Amino acid sequence: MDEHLDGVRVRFCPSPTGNLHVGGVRTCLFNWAFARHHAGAFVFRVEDTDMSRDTEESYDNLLASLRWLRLDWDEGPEVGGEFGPYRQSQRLELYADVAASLLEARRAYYCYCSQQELEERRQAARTAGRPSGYDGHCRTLTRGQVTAYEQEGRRPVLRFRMPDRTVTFTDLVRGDIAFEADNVPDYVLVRGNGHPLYTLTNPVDDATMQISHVLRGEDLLSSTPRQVPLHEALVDLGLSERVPQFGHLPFVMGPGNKKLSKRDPGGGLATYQERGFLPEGFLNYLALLGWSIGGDREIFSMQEMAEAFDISRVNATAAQFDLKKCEAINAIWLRSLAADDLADRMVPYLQAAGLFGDVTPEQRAVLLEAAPLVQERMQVLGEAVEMLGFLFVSEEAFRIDPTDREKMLGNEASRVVAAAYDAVCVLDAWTTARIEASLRAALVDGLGLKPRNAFGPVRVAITGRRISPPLFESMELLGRERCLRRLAAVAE
RNA sequence: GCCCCCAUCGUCUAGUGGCCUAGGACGCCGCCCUUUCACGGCGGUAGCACGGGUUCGAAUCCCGUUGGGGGUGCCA
Repeated sequence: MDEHLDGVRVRFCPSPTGNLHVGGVRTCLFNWAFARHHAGAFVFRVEDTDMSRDTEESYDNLLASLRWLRLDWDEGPEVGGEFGPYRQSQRLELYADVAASLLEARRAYYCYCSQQELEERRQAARTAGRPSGYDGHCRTLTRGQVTAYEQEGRRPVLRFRMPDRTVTFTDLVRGDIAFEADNVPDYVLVRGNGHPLYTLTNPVDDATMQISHVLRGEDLLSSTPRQVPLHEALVDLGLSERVPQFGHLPFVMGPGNKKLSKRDPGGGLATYQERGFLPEGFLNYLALLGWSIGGDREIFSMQEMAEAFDISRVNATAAQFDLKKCEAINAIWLRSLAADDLADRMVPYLQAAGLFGDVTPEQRAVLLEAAPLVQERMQVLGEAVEMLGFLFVSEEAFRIDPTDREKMLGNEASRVVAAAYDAVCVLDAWTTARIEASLRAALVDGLGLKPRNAFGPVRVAITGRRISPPLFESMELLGRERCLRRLAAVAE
């Protein structure tokens, strides 16, 4: 059921480590769609408290990625907002204050157990068939015990004191979920060195930023019974108004049904950008992983998605990323582009391949003509390089693909190309129609060749490849002089 | 070990007790179109994990089994 909700505030809160992974993009998309659907706020927060792994480069990359995807945020880096700052590294004082309040209110306590002691007791619990979480050893320490530990030089961690009751919550995609107290141990909020952990910073920010709905990956499902009581404690302390609702989105799996990690090939967003996926197409595909717009429809814009998005219709089942289908969806979007738009979008890929630098008016004119010829032959923009390279490469650098030369340009073929040369060199108008007419007359009618045998060698001579845009149009675009030169190079 | 989540064609999904001899898409296979490759058109392949219930009736509800995934950190 799609309810109407007021005051929706959701967030996307990645940590800046390496390039954004596709699961993260999907999470971001669903949060964005949920916010837009309910006319709420989409908050972008950066969780950069892991100083050993976070980099400024990753941070810049993160912002660039969301901009490229056109998933716009209402609050966050570069746009501000009344609950900022939106980088956790700039909120350390807040976490220290909250930690102190929790300690004072006895909702958290110092734990002096060493890592080795913890490990030993964990193992013991395991072999005894009991849950292996923290055993509450330091929950009730006497003054003397504390003093003794301090004198040993132990630096305590701060642990949250879990209530002794079953924690329940209603997951927006999975329904009612319950965890018994024994299975949800007291957990660490602040390290021995004083650094706050995700376990503290994430709920504190959600609370202080007044987040209403937390939509995140299902890997966080088992940490939710820890966070709900913390949120309740924050409410009790007057630091928060309410406990947010939670919804856990299914994983995006890689090939072989293994969780897609950002280090897997195809796990990061960057490779899709580099290959030339359109943001529209990529997001459209991702939207299909765990959600459907209804009916038999698969192609829709992000605006349409936002209008239709209903969190209760999100699947609980993990979905496998299928590159083939992602490409197919992207191809549909590619074909829907206007010619000038497509031409503009191909430019960076042609530039990256070194085919040209700044686009000259002549190059742009050619590109504009060429765009419709390749539009239905590409799945990703990167393919423009192979498809159109022959138009922009210099005659000095022009090469025929060795395999294609061998297959298509034997002795017989040289004579065919020679005949083609003779046929077109006398043309007074260099147009697609005239080129086609003269070649058909000379090769098909004249030499009695089947069209595929007639035009194949010519195609390879002109474009350098067996696979190319339509031949006659390509020849018109290439121009008489360059065509003749390439035909002559192959002809006997 | 303990806890949690999940289960419809190879893959993504539609399906919320009768409209299901289970629909669509991608992939794959055939045919048509055709100057290559594509696009497009037509047709085909293939699935409710298993076992018990509940019900007049179950892909749909309940329980169990099996299988998959995740968590169990002074990572996030």
